[in-house]
Amino acid sequence: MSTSTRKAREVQARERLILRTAEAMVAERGYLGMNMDRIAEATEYSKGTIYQHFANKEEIVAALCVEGGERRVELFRRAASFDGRPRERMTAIGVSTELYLLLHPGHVQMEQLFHTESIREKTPESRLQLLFATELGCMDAVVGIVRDAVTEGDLTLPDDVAPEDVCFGLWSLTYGGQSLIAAKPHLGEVGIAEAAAALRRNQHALMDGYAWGPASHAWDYDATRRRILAETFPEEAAATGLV
Amino acid sequence: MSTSTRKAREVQARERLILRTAEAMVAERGYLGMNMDRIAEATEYSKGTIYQHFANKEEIVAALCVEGGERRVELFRRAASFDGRPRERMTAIGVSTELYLLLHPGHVQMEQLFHTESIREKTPESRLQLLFATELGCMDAVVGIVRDAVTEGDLTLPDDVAPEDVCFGLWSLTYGGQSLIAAKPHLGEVGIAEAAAALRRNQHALMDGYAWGPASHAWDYDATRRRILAETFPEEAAATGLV
Amino acid sequence: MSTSTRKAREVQARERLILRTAEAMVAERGYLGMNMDRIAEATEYSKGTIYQHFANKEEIVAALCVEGGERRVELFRRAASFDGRPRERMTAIGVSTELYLLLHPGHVQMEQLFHTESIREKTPESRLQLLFATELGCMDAVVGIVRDAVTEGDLTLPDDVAPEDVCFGLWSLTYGGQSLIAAKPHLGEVGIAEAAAALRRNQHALMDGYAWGPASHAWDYDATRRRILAETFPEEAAATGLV
Amino acid sequence: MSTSTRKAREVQARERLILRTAEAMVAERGYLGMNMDRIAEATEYSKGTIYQHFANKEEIVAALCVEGGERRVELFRRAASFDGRPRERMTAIGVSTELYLLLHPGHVQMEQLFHTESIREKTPESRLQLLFATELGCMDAVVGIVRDAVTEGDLTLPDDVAPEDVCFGLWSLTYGGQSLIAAKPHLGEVGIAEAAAALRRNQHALMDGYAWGPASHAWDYDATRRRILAETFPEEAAATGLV
DNA sequence: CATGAATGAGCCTTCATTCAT
DNA sequence: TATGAATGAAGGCTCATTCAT
Repeated sequence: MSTSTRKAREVQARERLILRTAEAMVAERGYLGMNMDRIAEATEYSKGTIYQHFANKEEIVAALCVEGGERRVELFRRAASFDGRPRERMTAIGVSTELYLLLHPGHVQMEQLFHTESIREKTPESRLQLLFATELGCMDAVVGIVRDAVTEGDLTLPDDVAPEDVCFGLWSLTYGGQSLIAAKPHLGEVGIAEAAAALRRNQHALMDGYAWGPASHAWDYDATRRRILAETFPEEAAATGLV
Repeated sequence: MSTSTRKAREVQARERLILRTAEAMVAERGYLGMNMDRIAEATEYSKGTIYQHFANKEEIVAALCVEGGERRVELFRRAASFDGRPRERMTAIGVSTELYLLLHPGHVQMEQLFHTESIREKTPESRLQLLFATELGCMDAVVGIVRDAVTEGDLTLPDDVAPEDVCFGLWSLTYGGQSLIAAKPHLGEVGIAEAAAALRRNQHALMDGYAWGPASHAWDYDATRRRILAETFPEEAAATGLV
Repeated sequence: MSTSTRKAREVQARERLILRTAEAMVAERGYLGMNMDRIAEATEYSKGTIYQHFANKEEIVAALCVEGGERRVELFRRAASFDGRPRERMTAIGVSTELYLLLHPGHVQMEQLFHTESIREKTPESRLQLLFATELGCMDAVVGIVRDAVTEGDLTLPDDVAPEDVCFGLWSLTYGGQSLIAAKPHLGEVGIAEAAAALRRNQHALMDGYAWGPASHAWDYDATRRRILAETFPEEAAATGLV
Repeated sequence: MSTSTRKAREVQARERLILRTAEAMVAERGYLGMNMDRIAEATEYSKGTIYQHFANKEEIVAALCVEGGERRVELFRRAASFDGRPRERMTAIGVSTELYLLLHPGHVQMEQLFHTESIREKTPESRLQLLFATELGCMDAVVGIVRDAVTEGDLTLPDDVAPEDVCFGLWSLTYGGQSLIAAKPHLGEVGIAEAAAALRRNQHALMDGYAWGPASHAWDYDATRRRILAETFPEEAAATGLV
């Protein structure tokens, strides 16, 4: 039995190695730059072995997405459990997305890939379910915070605005901001000097726009942010140098 | 000379045809689905002729991005010249992005492609400059509106917030929202029913967050939107069915 | 010793299982559709074990041919021992080929494969001998009947016609007819409605052509056929639904 | 225009070269031994060029079958037009099949391949139609002869025997006989010394069996055969050494 | 200038066979 | 003796690019 567990561990380790290698390749040279031959060479396994773990190229991308999704859900859950007022917890979600991007650059790219190219078609339903589940998990965490804010009286939404719509706004803003930062290295030249900081400010502006209290001028969210990093994500903060 | 101008016109026309064809291919079948053979066949020109216009496949993508950028700048300029208060003009910018997406679906995809794949490396500096110029053009139009808002007293920015940062927020929100709508067909299943409307509300929430007057509860921006469509983009509105 | 016999029995059983599995695969998906992985999976033995029984893929095909040959010899011998006049016994041979085809579809295919592909080269001489022996066995059974017909005065062959030539005729006719039926599903569209019945009639026409008595118009060979099925191949007839 | 005809000729020539090469490969090393790389190498064209003529491997087999079918129809038509009594003309059909086998060994193999492997599935309907048309052409020629025999009073068929059934008999006998000769090089060791001659005798025995006059003992069909070779197939006879 | 046949590197994938455990 | 992961050669096919006509 110890044999089988050791083997299982080896299998897992190899799978991780393959995924890490593939991820790096996509990040560096794009989807077309990631190919099975190169993965085989880089991992020092044979092509056949790679195929024993992943039935085809698309499966690798899908696995990468699922894996990333799971990591993100985990971060989101921890963020949502931050000890503080709802808006502080939502701030923690923002911090977690920042950390996620720093810890796993290239994963956003993977997700885009998954939609852009016709990879989806080749992915078995089961994996698509997994993927959807992670998305749902993230959404649940975030919507929960908005609902808590409403319950606790920090936020009053107009009749025609659902909690999900607020989430969608923050999601759009964050996803868009991070994408732009990744895609346009010349943001500085267009006048956007500190894009990451600007993104944070915009997140708060959006919450202010919904009159989600306490408003940013009435609360020290920088202090909150420091607390989040220290209390909820100490390791990640250290690893990424976000302190 | 009249000969050479006719020829020049023909060249331009052909170039446009090639680009339109390529664009449609990427939109329908992804980057891998666009190939020189198919373009040649669809345009009814020979492959050699295609190569006389574009040195390689990447050039086509780059040209498509530039062209799309130019079209967008034009829309932005018209939006910015809308006759109304700055926030109304910014609303017009939002409308123009909506129209742009409807008129040129697939262009967002092209832009992502340009970054995702290692196309950039093969693109000559001159074309990169053109591309950058269009982005700058958009930015200028938008920043101009923010500045006007400040000048006219509708908006007061804190010391640590530059007009560009506000633009970045709206840009992020819009780009992110549109990307999510395109990429996640199952937004409805996650609770986001009317994504496009939600995006517009979020844009206004963000401006409200910056206390950009008149606030959304103090002004009928739906009416503004109708005016924009009717006065500034009548043709585009008709073409896209946005009324 | 009882141990070793049990083991020998197990080995045989496993070998049979492997062959049955392989046979079904070839019948269903062609030679390329039969591969070692699939056999291993279907038999629930490991690939290594398969290789312990058969040195390579070609050996399996060869073994399948030998095995099929042996089954056929057995059927032929039983047919030849049918209680009746020589031409009736030859009719029994015809019935046995019909039954064989129904009981082991795909074996004809195997034999063709054995010749078509360069499998022969990889087959050891010993197995080729076995294969040849089964063919000889069939031939012996059939030639014996022709000789008996001559001896009993039912058949008089010209000087330049050997009993083997008559056998060759019937063999060709039957093999050809069965191959055509298997290969051309559209025989009906060419005007050949009841191919199997037509084949039987042609076999009798050929024997009539050699003036092998009793002629078909002078004997009820349909009754003979029914007797053969009932007396000599009751089980096979039941299994194939030939009644 | 002369350019285009020259080009067309070149294309045809190349196509023929590819088909000839492929045919030889299948004949020598089986279907699996014929592969696109090897064809490219043998023809001294690049793989891409081969694919410009044939969309895939299966297309080559299909083309080979069609081509062979057309050649056969032509031979059959000429045979059917032999100047003589119907049974002599049918003898000419037999001669044509002999010549065909000698002129195009390996084509029978191709046809078997076409059925054995799942090549059919990949063949476009249009080519299947062509193939079917050639078969129909052969059938028409042969059935026509049988009908003429009936009309001219040389042959009287029982009510339950259609002309097509007689054709099926001769087809089976010939196809089967030729297949056996090709597949079993050791027929001699089984007692069948002169297989080709035996096949001819069996064909006549079959016709005798149907009482198709003049019977073989009442007519010198060897002389007929010589006439056929000399009058109808002089070139083919010379080329194959059949005299 | 236009053409489109020719090229061939490169990609994804399969599978017979081996061999350490 | 059984296992099945690992191997890697080989195969079918695509497509950007070139160049003779």
